[in-house]
Amino acid sequence: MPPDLRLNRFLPYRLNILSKKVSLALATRYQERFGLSIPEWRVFATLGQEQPLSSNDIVERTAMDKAKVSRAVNRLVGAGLLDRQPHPHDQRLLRLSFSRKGRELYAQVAPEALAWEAQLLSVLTDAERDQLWALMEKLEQRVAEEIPASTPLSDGLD
Amino acid sequence: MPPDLRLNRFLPYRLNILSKKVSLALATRYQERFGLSIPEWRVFATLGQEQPLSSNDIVERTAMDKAKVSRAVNRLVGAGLLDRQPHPHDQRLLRLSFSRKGRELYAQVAPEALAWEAQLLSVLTDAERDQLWALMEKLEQRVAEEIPASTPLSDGLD
DNA sequence: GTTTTATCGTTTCAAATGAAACGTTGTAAT
DNA sequence: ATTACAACGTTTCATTTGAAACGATAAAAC
Repeated sequence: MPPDLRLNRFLPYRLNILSKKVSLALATRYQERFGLSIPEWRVFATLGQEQPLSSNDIVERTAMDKAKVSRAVNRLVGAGLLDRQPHPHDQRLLRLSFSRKGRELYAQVAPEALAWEAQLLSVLTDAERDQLWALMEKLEQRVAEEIPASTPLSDGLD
Repeated sequence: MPPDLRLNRFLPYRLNILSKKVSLALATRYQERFGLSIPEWRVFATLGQEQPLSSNDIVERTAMDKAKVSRAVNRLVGAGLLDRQPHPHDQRLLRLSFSRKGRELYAQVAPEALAWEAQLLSVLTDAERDQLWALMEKLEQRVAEEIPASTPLSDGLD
């Protein structure tokens, strides 16, 4: 009597595949066009939301581990896209922000990312989009209860 | 004029985080309780669906690359959970199937995985679950159009 | 004020990853 | 038949990974 575990109706499995496909499709874009790796893009996009941010702020917002953030930040600084300054009141913290060049790149990248997403979401009606957000919200909240807070989430493509 | 890219309403980003959380929560379970790594679990669960399967069948069904499948299969065979036999008509193919021990483990693991999923999905009504599947289906189909078929999808937790 | 204790970011190092090369076997072309 | 070509699974190797150790700074305890 085989237990009825059908993988293509098993949420973790399907969610993983969908997430990977979406990530890969998008990543291909900004890798080829802007030379940004996945971790770099994530750090970059996060800074697009709010500035300045410390490395640790980015760790919290992106669910990446701090070693990865550190490396991505270094590459971005090296590429002249970010400014890294010491925090005035706490020498342990970094104040990360876009450089002029970074700001310019962001102005290019962000609209493209949005356009790409819009294209993807175009298969859904407005109502369906709202549903999707609501459903994901519920699931995320539920699953968060099982994870000891502040567990670093390992990688995957984005 | 900053482009309006809000990360927490950006589908690739949220999908990735949700997927990682779900994967991590589940992975923690079967790692601790059954000693299965993520790739191992995936191969194992895939064989739970259908047997026998070649390594390549598993590659197709799981979207893992073949090196990873090869390694996971080796560990599972080494652990005595799988039988690996040469295909009678095509010496290139492997016929992978559960060993007695593997079958017994599966009988333990599968119900737990299902129970865990049920617990996760308990925050949704039946109607919402149907919606979720439908929405994911649409998105996956849409995004698949952008990916050159047979591109191997990189990893993430499951 | 001195001594823990905690936090931030980097670095180290062993393990995992995946693209490409490989050996082997099967298939198609001639 | 022989020769090209393709498919399967393993192995190699350079890169990426993340857990843990680390140095430096700040906060808390005493």
